[in-house]
Amino acid sequence: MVSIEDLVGITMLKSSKRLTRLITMHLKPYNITSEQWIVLKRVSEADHISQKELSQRSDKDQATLTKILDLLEKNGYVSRKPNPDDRRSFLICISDSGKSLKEELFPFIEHLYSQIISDIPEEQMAVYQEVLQKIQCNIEDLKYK
Amino acid sequence: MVSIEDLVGITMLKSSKRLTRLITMHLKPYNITSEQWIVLKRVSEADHISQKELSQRSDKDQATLTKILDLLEKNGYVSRKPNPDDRRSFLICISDSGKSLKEELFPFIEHLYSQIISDIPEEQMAVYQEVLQKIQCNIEDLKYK
DNA sequence: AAAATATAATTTGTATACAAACTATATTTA
DNA sequence: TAAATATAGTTTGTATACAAATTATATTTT
Repeated sequence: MVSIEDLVGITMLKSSKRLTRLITMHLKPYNITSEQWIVLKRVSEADHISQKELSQRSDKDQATLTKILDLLEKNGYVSRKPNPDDRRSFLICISDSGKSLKEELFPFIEHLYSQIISDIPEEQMAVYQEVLQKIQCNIEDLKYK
Repeated sequence: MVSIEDLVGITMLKSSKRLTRLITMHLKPYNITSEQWIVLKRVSEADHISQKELSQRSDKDQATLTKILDLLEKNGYVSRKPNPDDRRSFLICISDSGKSLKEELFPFIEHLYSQIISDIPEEQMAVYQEVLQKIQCNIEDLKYK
């Protein structure tokens, strides 16, 4: 008797773990982790973005984002600038080397992903995404019970 | 222009994060995390199991499993017994309180999961699972390139 | 205007994941 | 049989996620 948890949940958790590990592995030569990459990408999409906004767009909580930005800043890919409109806030800016890295990695990651989904029919991908959205909605509803 | 990464990867990562968070939140009254629960469940399915086997069945690396078992053992749910056939190895055993907790939580978690997938047609769930399997296979193939 | 409340970012603490290193032990090779 | 190699589990170190607490600042309420 296989539980719903095993059928639905564990499969997803396993896949996302493997995905993260694979991306991180391929990013290793660039000395950046998959999570840092996501953040860098989001900064490149919206330069001079507040950390609050960035944490939403990258789906990371403020505490975690602070640590990731620390590392990206240490490596010279981003910088924090005081927000002139709000002294509690910083604006995160991408550096030239950050831009270069993003330009280099974007096609690389996209190609990797195209391989990850190769041989999967588009209709199936559409269903998969629809199911994930429904799961997320249901999770959202269950959060307040 | 939405990237494949955003369409395929980020959606999955988001969902699995929310899933883990939801399960952990609902398990909080029981003073056990979602990851510890998975391990407890696996021990209950195969009492006297080696850590090596357990790490495979729970999809956790040895180092992480050691820490989780430390916590479960501290809370009295499992115990380590030397393996008579191999002095490098322990057999993980479930305690009576571990069994009780598993019996209590199993239906609770199943019910939660049934809510998480409520309103999703079975055919869609089947496609979703098929896609996840394909993704995992593709990831496996890409691991060695 | 002052007080109360909310908020941005950071810090602290716990848990988890992963990689590398380690030690005792088992297995394989020569 | 001895040496070489592999392995079970643990430890150490880095990164990430999350919750709670904190401080300076902004916003809302009185």
